[in-house]
Amino acid sequence: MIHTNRAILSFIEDQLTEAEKKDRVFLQTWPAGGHILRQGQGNKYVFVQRTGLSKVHITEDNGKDFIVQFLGEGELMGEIEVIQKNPNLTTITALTEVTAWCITTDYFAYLITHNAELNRLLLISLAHRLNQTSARASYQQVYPAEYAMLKLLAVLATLETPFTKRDLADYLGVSVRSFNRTLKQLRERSIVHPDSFDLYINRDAFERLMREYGE
Amino acid sequence: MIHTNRAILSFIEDQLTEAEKKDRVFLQTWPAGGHILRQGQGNKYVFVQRTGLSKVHITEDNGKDFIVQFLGEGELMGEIEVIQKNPNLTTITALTEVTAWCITTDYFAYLITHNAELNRLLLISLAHRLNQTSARASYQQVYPAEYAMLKLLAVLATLETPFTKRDLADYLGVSVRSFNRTLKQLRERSIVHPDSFDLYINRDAFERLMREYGE
DNA sequence: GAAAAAATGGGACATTTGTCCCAACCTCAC
DNA sequence: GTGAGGTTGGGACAAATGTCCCATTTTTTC
Repeated sequence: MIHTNRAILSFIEDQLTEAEKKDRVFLQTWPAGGHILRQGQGNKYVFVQRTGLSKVHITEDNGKDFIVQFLGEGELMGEIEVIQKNPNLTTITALTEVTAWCITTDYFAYLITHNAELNRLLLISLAHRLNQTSARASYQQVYPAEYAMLKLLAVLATLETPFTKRDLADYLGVSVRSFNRTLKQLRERSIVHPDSFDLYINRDAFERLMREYGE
Repeated sequence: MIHTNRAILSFIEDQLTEAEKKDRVFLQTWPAGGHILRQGQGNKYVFVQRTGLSKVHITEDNGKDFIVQFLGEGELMGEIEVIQKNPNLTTITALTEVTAWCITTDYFAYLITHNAELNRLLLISLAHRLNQTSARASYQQVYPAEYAMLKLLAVLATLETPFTKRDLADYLGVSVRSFNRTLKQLRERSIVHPDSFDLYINRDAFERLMREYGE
């Protein structure tokens, strides 16, 4: 649910010499709520997130947001646009303070054509995200929201990252009202621990329910 | 809505010599309904569709299908799995008779690391599909089915390709019943021409309606 | 060309989800 | 501290969508 890519981060931090970085690769910090990338604009840099949590989202004309994914340590941002030479399809917003490496688009374009290792890492990252995106689009369309929500809660239960319900609902593509309603029903069926926002899951009941969807 | 990639097809057909192709690149044909790739299995070849129409779909545990995309001339199939070294996430089924180039996975892996042109075409294709997939997931979640359906009908109206309603509904992630119901309402509002399955669109009414969604 | 299988069209009803609304908390800036 | 704005929780109702079903029509198969 939160995409990370330790290999790419490590490439930037360990494989590039100071001379190579010069003024083409540098660190920048955004406060929570800051925009790293804006939908519709072109950008001068490709980013590799070093610390913090951000969201990749699309704001539709009717004002509603869809969250494509959450990004953690190491994930690339803005590389699609460089490859396609298109303006950004998405906005990336910092949810906590975010620190990221900024790589000028020119240098990034140079690197992916001249450095086999980064080229390989990029292909793997794109393939992985394409799979994730397709798989998620599929089950969010095919199953009721409850199912997607359970999958999400199962992941959240292992994290302490504080997401707002607004963001979780946007990720699932449902309204906050629906999110709350489903959560309430899961509490009443003792699948989620009743303590308000602590999303502890009753593993047995959870497994049973997930099996129900698969037949 | 139907992905094509003339550049990749042209690369395979024009850039590779007969000596290079040998027994590593050859043509194969599937009848309508045949499976080019099966979800969960590994595959020995990467395919480049030459003629015909196919669908990339995911069958969920509950038996429902979600169509990730339709493929036309030139699009790559099975390359994600080679890059990721994973079994197929999707099934690819021929909708009409399909002819495709088959490239052994070993040779394909060799090509993308040793041929800069194919590597570039692959990056562009992946980036493009990632954008398409994200954009579609977004508006299918954020807008009512009617909106996605209108976008789809607008494309269909320019084609003569005969899709079944089952496939169109699977693509939109709704039941056939819902698809029919929405279609009926659009007919009643004179946005779609009343003649049954001929999806002629009243362009003026269509544009007006699409604008309504954007505010 | 007849039988079987698949696709179409839609009624009736149940379920899911959204919209609108209000109330109770937080929290952050001044 | 206090007031504005955001977050949470949920009631009431409307709208969208799914399920089940049956009657036709079309396509496929032998």
